[in-house]
Amino acid sequence: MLRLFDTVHGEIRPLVLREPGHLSMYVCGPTVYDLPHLGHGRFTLVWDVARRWFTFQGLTVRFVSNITDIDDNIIGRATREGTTESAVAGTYEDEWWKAMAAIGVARPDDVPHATAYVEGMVALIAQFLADDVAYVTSDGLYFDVRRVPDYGLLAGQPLESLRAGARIETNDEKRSPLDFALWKFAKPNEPFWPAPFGDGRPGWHTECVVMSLDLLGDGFDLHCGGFDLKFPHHENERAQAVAANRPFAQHWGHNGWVMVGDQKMSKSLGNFTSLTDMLERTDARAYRLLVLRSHYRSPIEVSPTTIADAERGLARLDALARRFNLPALAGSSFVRRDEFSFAGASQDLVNRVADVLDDDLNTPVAVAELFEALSIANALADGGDDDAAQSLAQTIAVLFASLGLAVDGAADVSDDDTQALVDARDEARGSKNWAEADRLRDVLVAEGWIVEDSPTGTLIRRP
RNA sequence: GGCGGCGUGGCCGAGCGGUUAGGCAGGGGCCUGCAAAGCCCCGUAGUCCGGUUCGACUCCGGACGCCGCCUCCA
Repeated sequence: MLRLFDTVHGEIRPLVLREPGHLSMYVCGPTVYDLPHLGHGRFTLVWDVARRWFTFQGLTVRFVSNITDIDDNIIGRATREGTTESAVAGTYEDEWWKAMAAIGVARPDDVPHATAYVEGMVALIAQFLADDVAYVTSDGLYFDVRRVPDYGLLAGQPLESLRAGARIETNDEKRSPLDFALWKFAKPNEPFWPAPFGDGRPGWHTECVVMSLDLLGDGFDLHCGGFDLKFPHHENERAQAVAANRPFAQHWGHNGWVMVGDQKMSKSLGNFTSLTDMLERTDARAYRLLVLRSHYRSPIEVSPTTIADAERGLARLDALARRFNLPALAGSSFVRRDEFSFAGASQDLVNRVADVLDDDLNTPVAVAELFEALSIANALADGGDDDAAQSLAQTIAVLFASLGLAVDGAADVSDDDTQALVDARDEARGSKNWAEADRLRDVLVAEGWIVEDSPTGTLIRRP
């Protein structure tokens, strides 16, 4: 039984599926107007891990995540750069998928684009207008939040107290400060779509409700995103579904953010590191391991120190993979529990890991279990119990793969000259010519290799 | 102002009312021709003040500090 924290109820609850064995989940995706930053990396990793784990446990998961390809920021960038909105969106969507591939985040089953759903949004807004849930102002159409009696459910507070805290309102045409734009009328030279109530473009909150319901249907299972989307974005999606009389997400999941020092990383604070930059100097798997080592609802500290820490841990996993010749299992495809058979200590490990992951995706405890098992596997091999060690090591690789982390025991390729040095060193060692063997090792080290002795001779790899 | 979260050892980061989290870094040892990798052992905790309890890092209350949402934001 899978359990997951649900924001509406504020507690961990069973994930009740609309259709047993099938999980429908929607994750709010990026607005493509700039390079993805570490915060995007975190939310995509968190929900990729969830998707993979649910799949491992036997569920058929339909994973939908959108691309917002029309928005004020995109228009702003296109104007500044003298190009078109679709060019900006195209450029940064490409960057997005490149970064996703690099961190091993699997492609969603469906990737709806906002611009492909405008017709559906127009229809919904027209219905709101007819029902007097929407109203027209000089710059667009707004949603009247007072028409939704339980507005504020996801925020955990009623409309009145939200309103009390609302900051200075610049638009006094709005009926309530919390009313949000459904549709923005096009200003000169802005892109627009035709609509009976005036040409323009959709507001951000409307696209996700239309796309999620269109692809996943009424009452889909799980809707996810960063904590900062809880309110107002997710609340506004939900409010529209309520107003449209459509059952919406049954379970809401929100992940914690990336901290820089003691501040949230965000675009508006300007304190972000782009994912693209980080990947240039880090093994992407280290970021996944870093994410796995804290709970998905907690903030994580991403700094050169914490990344280096994760890289060292990763090196131990790779050393295990080398020692036991483990296959790299994770990648674009998923692993499933029923593809493997486990016994003895391996079965116990799977059970322990499954217990904690099934309970609100407790990845830090799962990782702790796996590192403990890693020591045991090495100790078994040191003691000559090769079969037990191999089985346990294999299971560790499978379980990490179930979370999308590929252990990598592959030797780094070297050229013929390097191989000649390796061969010469083995020869020198064979004849106990230690001085020559050490000299050759120094040469290899000077060329940037890590040199290790093994029963089969000299092994070299890159740091 | 409203709502929510957090404060753990040098750093990161969990669980748990009493029994080892885990990782990284550090110290000692084993293995190794020497290293590396690996294994074993070790230390340093729970912001502060009260309360409940036989016993609290873990529950309750308070204080202090920090963060976030209420505005675009993953």
